[in-house]
Amino acid sequence: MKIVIAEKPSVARELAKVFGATNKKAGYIEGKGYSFTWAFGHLLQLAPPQDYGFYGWKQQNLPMLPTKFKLAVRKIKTKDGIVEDPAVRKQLNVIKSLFDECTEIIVATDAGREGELIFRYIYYYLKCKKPFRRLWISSQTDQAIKEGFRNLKPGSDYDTLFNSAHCRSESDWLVGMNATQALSISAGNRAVLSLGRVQTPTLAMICSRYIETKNFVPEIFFQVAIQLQKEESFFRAISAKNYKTREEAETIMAKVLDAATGNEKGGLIASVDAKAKKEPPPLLHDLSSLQQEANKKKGYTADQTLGILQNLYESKLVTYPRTGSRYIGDDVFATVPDLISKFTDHPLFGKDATFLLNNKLNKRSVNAKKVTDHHAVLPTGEYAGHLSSDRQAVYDMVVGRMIEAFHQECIKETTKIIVSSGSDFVANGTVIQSAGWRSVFNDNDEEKKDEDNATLPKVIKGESLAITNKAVLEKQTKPKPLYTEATLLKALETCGKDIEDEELRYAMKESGLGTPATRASIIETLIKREYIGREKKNLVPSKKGLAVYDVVKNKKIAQAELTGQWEKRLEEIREGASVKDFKAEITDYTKNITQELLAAGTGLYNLLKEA
DNA sequence: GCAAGGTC
Repeated sequence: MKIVIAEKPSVARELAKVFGATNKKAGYIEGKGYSFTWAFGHLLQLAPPQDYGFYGWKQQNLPMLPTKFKLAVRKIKTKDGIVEDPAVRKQLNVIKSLFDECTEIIVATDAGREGELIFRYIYYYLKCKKPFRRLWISSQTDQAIKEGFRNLKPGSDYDTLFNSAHCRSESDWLVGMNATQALSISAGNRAVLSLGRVQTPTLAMICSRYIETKNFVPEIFFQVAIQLQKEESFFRAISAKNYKTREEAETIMAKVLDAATGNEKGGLIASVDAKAKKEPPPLLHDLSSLQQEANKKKGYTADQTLGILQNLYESKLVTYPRTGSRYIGDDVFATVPDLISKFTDHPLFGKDATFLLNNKLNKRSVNAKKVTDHHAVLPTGEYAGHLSSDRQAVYDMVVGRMIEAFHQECIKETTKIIVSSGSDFVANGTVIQSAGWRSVFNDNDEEKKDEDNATLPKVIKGESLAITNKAVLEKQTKPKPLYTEATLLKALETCGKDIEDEELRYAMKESGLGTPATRASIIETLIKREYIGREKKNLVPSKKGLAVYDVVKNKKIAQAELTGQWEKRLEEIREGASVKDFKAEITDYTKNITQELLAAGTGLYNLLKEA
């Protein structure tokens, strides 16, 4: 008998289905000479400090550097404190007895670093010695699964991948546990002041933006606006320059040739520049883009959206939610027309779904190379029935985005008119000529509305128009807005782009800070620690958060670059580089940061005492 | 009491 172990039940079920295994047992499915079982993500975690004899939070324990890390069954919080998760223990027992019976293990955890770690931690914890081979697929279509099983890889091919995953895991423990205790102890052990490779740079981003915004001194500037008339329609043009003083602007306004100055038609059209602009449809959603949209449109937190989406996934209405890819492969694309056909009667999207069935689908979101562990979020096409309003809203975002993504380009005409009347004035206009994908939700770019005349009348270069009104506008420069969950998620994904070193930027390009599965919980952690709070949609640091930021802001642990450096080294390890060197560096760094923080928390001591 | 990672 062979055992196939997947990362989660849904994948094990899919694999069993393809094999025709149907005998459902407790914790696995049996049939055709195979048993298909599963984990629930990480079943095992690195044991906490007390398991190595580091009791209490004491300076003399620091730095805590276990010579050999231990694994412990995942814990949950109950009213009786933190206990082993009984469901996890039960599943481990199932896996153990299957491992004992089998002749071979087929590893079908997700095709990535953490998937490898999930399996290896189980394998080593159970002290299993059975041979294993690796299934490496990135979509769960029948075709991909069959192909994957024909091409099982030797388990040892992924030893270096495990090494890199193992280093990631232990390094996060070493830096996080030690830094957290060091800062908490030096601040008087009054509260948990957690620090970590991901949460601390995230806190730093929120704090530095907050401080920047608070210290922002707006600059006042002036513009001159004129209103022009072309036959029955009016439009507005704004001075091409901004002016520092009202006097300057008034001087410019005085030169405008309007009716009051005796000019019937004093606005000369100096140029008309019309361009067709093609806007491709947006990509399909990954978790992060969906969380951003749900935060913008409905005000849901990242955590709420993840919960709702998980719920839809468990109801088999959407595909796997914790994906970081916005693409699908050709195998999934082949199922899209059928999927779209399920929505031709949909009250919101039916018209566009029907349109798509009769037209060539846009393939912008189809790229097998950009599908990583999972593909983009799609509806499954199962009948949805009645959903609660929040589930309906998120489901509609998934369905609507699918319709958009395969739709045609939106074609706009943008027009820039320069009017000369004493000085130069500019009018911008945008007209949608063919809505394409924009017909799905029918909402337009929010950003530009302010400055743009939606439509401009047809004018020709050289003609003169009457100026019917003029005014000086007082404006001020605005600070960057505080982070909302939507903009923070975006920043976590792309913080690599702010990094100057090219190699580090490359190392972070694929990952950013945190992962799709963890970003919501990072925000929740910062809130739980009372480092930040929510004010309307904004994320605002507390006094405590700002004080912690002040202590760590110039240290490596507060920089996103730290993740970039690690990712670069972890990738080298995956390619075969020494694990020992990296571990030595991490140990050194742990010692340094621990010493620094033990000496740094005195200011925090007073702040926490007051509170 | 603590990290970051995965998932119900």
